[in-house]
Amino acid sequence: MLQVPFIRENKDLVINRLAKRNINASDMINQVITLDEERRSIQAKLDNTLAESNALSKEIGVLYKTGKAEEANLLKEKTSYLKESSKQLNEDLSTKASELNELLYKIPNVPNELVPAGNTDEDNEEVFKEGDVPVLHDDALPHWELAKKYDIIDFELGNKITGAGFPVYKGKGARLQRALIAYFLDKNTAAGYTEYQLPHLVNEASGFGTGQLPDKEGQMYHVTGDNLYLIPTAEVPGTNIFRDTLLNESDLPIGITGYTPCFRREAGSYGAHVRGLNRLHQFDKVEIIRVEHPSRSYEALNEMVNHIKIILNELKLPYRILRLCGGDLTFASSLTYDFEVFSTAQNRWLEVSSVSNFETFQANRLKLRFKNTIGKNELAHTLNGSALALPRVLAGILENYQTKDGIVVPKVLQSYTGFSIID
RNA sequence: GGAGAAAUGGCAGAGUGGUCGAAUGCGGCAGUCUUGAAAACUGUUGAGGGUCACACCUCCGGGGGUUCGAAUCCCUCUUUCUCCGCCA
Repeated sequence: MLQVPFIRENKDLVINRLAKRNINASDMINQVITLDEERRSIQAKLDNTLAESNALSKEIGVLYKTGKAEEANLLKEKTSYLKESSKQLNEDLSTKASELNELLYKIPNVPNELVPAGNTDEDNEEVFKEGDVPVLHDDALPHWELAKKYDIIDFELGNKITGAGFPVYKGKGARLQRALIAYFLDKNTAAGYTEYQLPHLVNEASGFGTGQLPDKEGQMYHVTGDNLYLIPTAEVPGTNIFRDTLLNESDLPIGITGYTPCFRREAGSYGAHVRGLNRLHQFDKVEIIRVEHPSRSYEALNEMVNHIKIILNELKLPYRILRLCGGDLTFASSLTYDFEVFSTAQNRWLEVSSVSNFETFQANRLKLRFKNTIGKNELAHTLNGSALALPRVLAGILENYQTKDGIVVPKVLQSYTGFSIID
């Protein structure tokens, strides 16, 4: 969520930038400022009332000690009125505070100046493109056909065991999947990220900390018996490591990486664009997360982008990088780059990574701060990105590396798979 | 799952109704001494809000209650430890 003092001091900028998301925020922003003023004035009244009653209580204590019980009883009567009014003020305060918060939860992050205005993915800006699209033989197949032909992913079996969107990887398919995970983790740790194994279920407070709750509750699987949620991404447990944390400036930057399965309910649409591995209820992902000093978070974002470039270059997959427009930007992000791999047999681009700078938007909710050099607590910047999401990388490999003799395993993965062709 | 104990500042650990935001020790910081360091000694040292700065308010695991007044009493939740049971 946005910081109220920032809104107060940069009202026009906030409204203008939010317009890039096609949001007319001026009413909301004005209301935030009004509610905050009201909240602070109630707070001041409450403080005064409490100060008065604290002073009286102290006096009563002294009177009792010196044996002046009658005078004490006289003062006690006075306090009942103070009690009444502080109770009332307290209620007013929490009403006002929750009104303000509810409004703040509805306001998305302020887009960075680089973010192009726009509504749909048509308006995303292609900023980079690399790799040659392979020329495939005439009988080239989409990955779901390849999966069946080589018996490496069984979608029907997943239907039987669980339901649609829970594929079963087997044999060389399973091994290739494991190879990718190991390869990604190795690349990430070599780049300085610390490897974590994180819980796959999180509590309400964590869901709230990264913003999945309260609004996007329906996107997560909810284990009602224990009131826990299956993670939709490692971002949730990974970023919540830092919930309610006060760091030293010297602790920054922090970089972590982790592999987790990801669970998404994503109320189902069906059709060719979600076939096979394109969209699943359970999939694997290796995530990178960074906590940065505000002064260098955009430098960090570029480092993350370059890191993912290197991985895709090594895998020799054709890809492009998009700078997301305001309409496509996720709620919490200020600036996002999407990586898309070209899937030759489907003749379309598949999103394999999304790298974002959230600036202080997440940190504010998380209460993730650091003590700066002049001893003041300051919100840190958080960033995260996929490095990388497995299924669509796998789809890209299967489709782009298919030959008449089988699917060739990308060179960098061969030491991990132990085989060089799937046939 | 059953029985019991506990949760206090960076850490350890006192505090069972009234100047307690909290003794003491360790650690941290500053100083004295020293060529320098160590040791010793002296001082200082929680967080958030608020203010130009003070004042003032809040915080002793979370939430609620009793009381003029709660770290301290009551209820409830969570977590940790010990014992028993079960178990990869």
